[in-house]
Amino acid sequence: MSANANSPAAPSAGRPRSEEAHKAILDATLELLVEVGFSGLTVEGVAQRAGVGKATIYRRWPSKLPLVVEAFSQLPALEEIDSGDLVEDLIAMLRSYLQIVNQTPLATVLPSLAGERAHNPELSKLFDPVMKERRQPLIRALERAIARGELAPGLDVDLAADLIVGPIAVKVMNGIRVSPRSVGAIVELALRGIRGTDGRTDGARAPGPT
Amino acid sequence: MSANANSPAAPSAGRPRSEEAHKAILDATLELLVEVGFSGLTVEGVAQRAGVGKATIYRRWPSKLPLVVEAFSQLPALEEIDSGDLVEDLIAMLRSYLQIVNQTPLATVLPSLAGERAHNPELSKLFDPVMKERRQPLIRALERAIARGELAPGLDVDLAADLIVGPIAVKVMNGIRVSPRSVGAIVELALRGIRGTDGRTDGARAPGPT
Amino acid sequence: MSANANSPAAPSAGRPRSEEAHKAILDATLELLVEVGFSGLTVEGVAQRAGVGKATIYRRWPSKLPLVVEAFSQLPALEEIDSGDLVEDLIAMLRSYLQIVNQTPLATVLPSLAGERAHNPELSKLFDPVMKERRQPLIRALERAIARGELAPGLDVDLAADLIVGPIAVKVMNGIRVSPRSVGAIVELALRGIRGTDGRTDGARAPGPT
Amino acid sequence: MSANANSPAAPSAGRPRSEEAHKAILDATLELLVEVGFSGLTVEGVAQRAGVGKATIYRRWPSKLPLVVEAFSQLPALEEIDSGDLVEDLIAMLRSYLQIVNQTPLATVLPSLAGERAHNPELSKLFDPVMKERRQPLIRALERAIARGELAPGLDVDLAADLIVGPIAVKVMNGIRVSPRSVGAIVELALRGIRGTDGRTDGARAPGPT
DNA sequence: TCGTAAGCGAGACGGTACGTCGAGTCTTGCT
DNA sequence: AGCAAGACTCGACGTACCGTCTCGCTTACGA
Repeated sequence: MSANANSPAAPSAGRPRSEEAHKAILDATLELLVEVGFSGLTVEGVAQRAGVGKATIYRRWPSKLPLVVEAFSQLPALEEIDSGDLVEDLIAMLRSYLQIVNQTPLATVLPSLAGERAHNPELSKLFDPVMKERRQPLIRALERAIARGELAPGLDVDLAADLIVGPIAVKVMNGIRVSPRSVGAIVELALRGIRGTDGRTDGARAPGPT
Repeated sequence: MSANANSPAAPSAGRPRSEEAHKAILDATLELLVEVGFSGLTVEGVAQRAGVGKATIYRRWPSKLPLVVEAFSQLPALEEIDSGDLVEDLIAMLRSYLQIVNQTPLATVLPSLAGERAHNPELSKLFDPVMKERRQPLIRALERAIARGELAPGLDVDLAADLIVGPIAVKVMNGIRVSPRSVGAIVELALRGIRGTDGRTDGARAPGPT
Repeated sequence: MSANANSPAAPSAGRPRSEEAHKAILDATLELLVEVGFSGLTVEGVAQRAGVGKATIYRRWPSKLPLVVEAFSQLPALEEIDSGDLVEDLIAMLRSYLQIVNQTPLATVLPSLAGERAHNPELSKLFDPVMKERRQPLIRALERAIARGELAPGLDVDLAADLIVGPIAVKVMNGIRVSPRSVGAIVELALRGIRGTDGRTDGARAPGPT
Repeated sequence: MSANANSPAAPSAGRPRSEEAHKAILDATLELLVEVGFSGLTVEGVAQRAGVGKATIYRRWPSKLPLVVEAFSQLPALEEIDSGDLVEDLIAMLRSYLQIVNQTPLATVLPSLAGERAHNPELSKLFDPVMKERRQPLIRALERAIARGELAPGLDVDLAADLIVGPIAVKVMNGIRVSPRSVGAIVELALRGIRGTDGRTDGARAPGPT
C-alpha cells in the first residue's frame, strides 16, 4: 500500500466518523472520572453524558481501559521549562504540575491505571509509553544540566528523576496534599543527593544500574 | 474489674462467627488479587474460592474494598531492623521488603486502593492508618539515627522517609521491577540529600521542615 | 413391643417441648398468611413473629408446608348441624361457613395448598385427609337425608356434595365474595339436580355414580 | 388515517424486542410449570431454559406472576361448540376441556394463581379478565339455549355456569382425576337443577342474583 | 440433689434465587 | 458506512430466606 502512515486517509466509503462525538466522549470520560472515580466509571454513563451511542464508543476503543488511558493522556503533563538553571527549571515545572494535580482527576486516575497494569498486558502496552512520555520534560531538564556541566555526565537520569518525583508521588498517592510551596525543599534535598558531596559532580561513583 | 475494657461487648447470643471462615476469606482474597487483580476480583469469586457463602463475607465487610484493605494489611510490612547503623538498617529493611513486594500482590493492590481512596471516604478512613503504620519501621530507624546523632535533630522524618521510599514506589507503580541489589544506591543518594552537603552529620544546615 | 402405637409417650429425657411455643408458632403462621399470603410467608418471619428460634419450628415441622397445613387445619370447618331437614341443614352449614371464609385466610390458603399438592406428594399425603375430613359434615347431612328417605338410597354423595359446594368454591377461588344470603338459591338448585326431576325424592331415576 | 389507533405508539428507536425471545420465554415457563410446579418455578430457571438473559424477562414482565399469567392464558380454553343442543354442547365442551386439563399444567397453575390473587392486586387485575374470558364459551352456550327457549329467559347464567363447572373444579383442585366420561352425569344433574322441575322452564321462580 | 439430656432464643453457616446494573454485541431506521 | 437508541446474553451485585449448625441457657426427669 502506498498510503503514508501519517495520512492513512482511508478515503473510505460511508459516513466519516464524527470528530465531535470523539471529543464529547473524551470530555465526558474525564468529567466522570472526577465525579465518580475510575472504578465508578461506566461506559454507559460516558455514552449518556456524551449524548452518544455505546457502539460509537466501542467502535473507537475496544474497552473502557484504553478509553480512560486516552482521556488521561489529554491531561496536561509537566510543562517544558528551560530557564538555563536546573533548580529553577525543576521548581517551576513541579510547581505548575502540582497545581494541575490538585485540580484534575490525575491523582485519582493514575494509581487505578497503575494497579490495573499488572494484570492487563494490553493496558500496559498503551499506558507505559504514555507514562514514559510524561516524564520527558524532567529527563530533558536533567540532560540539559548535564550538558551544561551542572550535573555529572555519568548520572543515571532515570534514577535522578525518580528521586525528585518520588517523594511527591508518594505523598499524592497517600492522599496528602502537596503544597506547591514545598517543592523547593524537595528539589533541594533530591539534588543534593544527586549531585553528590558538596556540589562536586562525582559521576564515577554514581549509583549503578537499576 | 470483672468487665474488661477490651471486650466489654456482648458475649453475644447466637452462634459465634467462624474464625475459620474469616481466615479462609482473607486467604482467598489475597490469592485472587494475585491471579486476577483488584478490578477483576469479585466477592462471588472470593466466596467460591473460600468455600463460603456470600452472606458470610458481607456480614463482616460492607463491600469488597474494606475486605481488600484487611487482606492487604495482613501482608508483611517493613521488617523492623536495628543494627545500630542507619545505612545498614535502611538497606536491610528495603531489601527484605522488596523481596516481599516482588512475591505478593502488594504492588498490584496498593495502587488500586490508593486510587479508590479519593472517591471513597470510608475506604480512606480504613486505609490511611494502615499505610501510616506500615512505614513506622522506617520512621523509627530515622528517629534512632537522630537519637544517635547520625542525623540532625530538626530533620523532617516524614519527608526523609518519602525521599528514601519515593524512588522505589515510583518504579514499582510503573511496573519496573526493582532489584534488591539496587537499594544501596538509592539509600546512598537519599541519605546524601538528607544528611546535608558532605556526608557529615550537620543538622544545623539541614533543610527545614515542609 | 408393649408400647401402644397411640401413645408411644416416649417418656423421654430432657426438657419437654413447649406447648406455648407450639401455639405461638401456629398463631403467627395464620396471622402472616392473612397479611402476606402463602407465597409471601417465610419461616423466618413466623419465627420472629412468634418470638421463637427457627430451630424450634423445624424441630416440629419438616418444612413450611406441613406447618401451613397444620395451621390451616385449625381453622373452623363446616359446623355439624342436624335439624332433621336437609335443606335447613345445608343452608345453615353453608351460611356459617361462608362467614368464616369471609373472615379468615381460608380463601387464600386453600388454593395455594391445592396448587402445591400436584408437585409435592408429601404435602398431598398430609393435606388430602384434612380436606376429606372437612367435608364430612356435609356428607353426613346427605347420608342422614338418605336414611330419612329424603334422598335416593343409591345417591353418589360425593358428587352431590361437589354439586352443592362447587359453585361456592368456584366463586371464592375467583375472588367473588359470596354473600351468605345467596346460599339458599345455590342449595335449592343443587338439590333439585340431586333429587331428580320434580322435587320428589325419586332415587330410582337418580343419576348413577361416576 | 395514517396513524392507526391500534399502534399509535412510537415506531420507536432502537432495536425492537425479539419476538423469538418472547415466545421462548413463554414456552419455557409452561414447560417448567409442568415439571416443577408454580412455586418451584424460578425466573432464573426460565431464563436458562429459554436461552435468554434474566433482564430480557424483566424487561417484559415485572415479576414472575404476570409472566405465569401470560403463559397460562396461552393454554387452550373451552372450545366453542354449537351443535344446536345445550346438553350436547356442554358435554362436548367439558369433555375436550378435561382432556386438556389432564395434559397441561392448568390444574396446577390455576389454584396457585388464584391463591396469589388475594394478596396481589396487580395480579388480580391481570388475572381476573383472563378467567372471565375463559368461561365465555360456556356462558354463550347457555345464552344460546335461552334464545332457543331451552332455558328460562331470566336465568342467572353465571350461577348456572358455576353449577356446571363447580363440581369439576372442586374435584380437580382436590387432585381427583375427572374422567371425561363422567361429565355426562354432572351436566345432567346441573341442568336438572338449572331447568327447574320436570324440564319446564320456570324462569319466574329462578334463583335471584348473587 | 444433682447430672444429664433435651429444648430453648439467637444468630452464623453454605447455598440459591432474587431483581438490578453494567459489559460488550447486535439490530433498528435515519443521515 | 456512521449515528442514537435500545434490546440482546452474560455475569456480578448486595439482599433475603432456606434448612442446618453451634452457642450459652433453662427445664424437668431419673439416678
